[in-house]
Amino acid sequence: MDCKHQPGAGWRNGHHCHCPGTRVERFVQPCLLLLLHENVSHGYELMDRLAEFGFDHEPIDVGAVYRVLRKMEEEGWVESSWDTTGAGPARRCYRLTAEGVELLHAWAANVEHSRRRLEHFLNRYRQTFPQRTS
Amino acid sequence: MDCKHQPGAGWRNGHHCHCPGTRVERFVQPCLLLLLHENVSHGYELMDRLAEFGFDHEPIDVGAVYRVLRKMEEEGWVESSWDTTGAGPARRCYRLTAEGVELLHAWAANVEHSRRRLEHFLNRYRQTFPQRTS
DNA sequence: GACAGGTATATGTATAACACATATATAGTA
DNA sequence: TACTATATATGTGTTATACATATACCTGTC
Repeated sequence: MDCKHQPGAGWRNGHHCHCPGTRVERFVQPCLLLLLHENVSHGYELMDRLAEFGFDHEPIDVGAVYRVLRKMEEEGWVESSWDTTGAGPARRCYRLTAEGVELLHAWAANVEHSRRRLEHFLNRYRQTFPQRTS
Repeated sequence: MDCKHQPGAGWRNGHHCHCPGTRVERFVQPCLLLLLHENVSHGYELMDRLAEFGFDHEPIDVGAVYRVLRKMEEEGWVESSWDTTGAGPARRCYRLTAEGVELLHAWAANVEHSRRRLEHFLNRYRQTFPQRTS
């Protein structure tokens, strides 16, 4: 690898960097659902809180977060209202719906399945390359 | 959830099913790299072997496997040659290059990172919903 | 009062990944 | 002959992603 990019850097956009992406794609969605279950919140704040889920070393796509939130509202998984209290621009505050909670549970089962799959890969990889086991 | 689909079933194609997909997208690529490190093989056989990585319950996209293999050859991570021995149609046999092995190592680090992220999500989810912990 | 910087939401766009369908060919077997 | 398994490949519409840009509000400061 002749590339010092953080994993996930834009290798698909003609940068000729072939580092594999780190994204468990659409993983931002279950994270948002879980965060919103914990607290009513708005996009800008959620972006900070997403860092706790391991999005800290790859810069978050701001646009994606807002789009995912709007999409989830379209689907009825969250609801929003404007919060004009406090300083600064108005915040679109999201809260989870009952359907959103159901989706969160479905996601959890799903993430568990994915986790097992990654673990299987890693076990097999380490068996093949024991010297690389950290 | 009013949907009995296996996770990963085509919810994006107008089926109006909102089950989250299971795909750790592009995960098929590191699996192919690892499989090819273990054995020289061809697409049709690799599809069977992918089942060992947890692609068994979601039907594999045949086209995707062949396309990923060709793409990887373009990039120089694998090389192929026709195998006309044995019965049946000719098989395009792939083997890993040195660069492919390097990519595999990069992927492994990456998958480990993803696994940690999923684990963090699950820990946090289980903390919130202890009664759902299996 | 102008202006910089932090907060906050939103859209534009090109490319890549994806799901699903379809096409083609070889060879064994019922 | 028809059917099935093996094997590779392409077509196509939709979604996801990365990165850029636009807009607006508010506070502090020069």
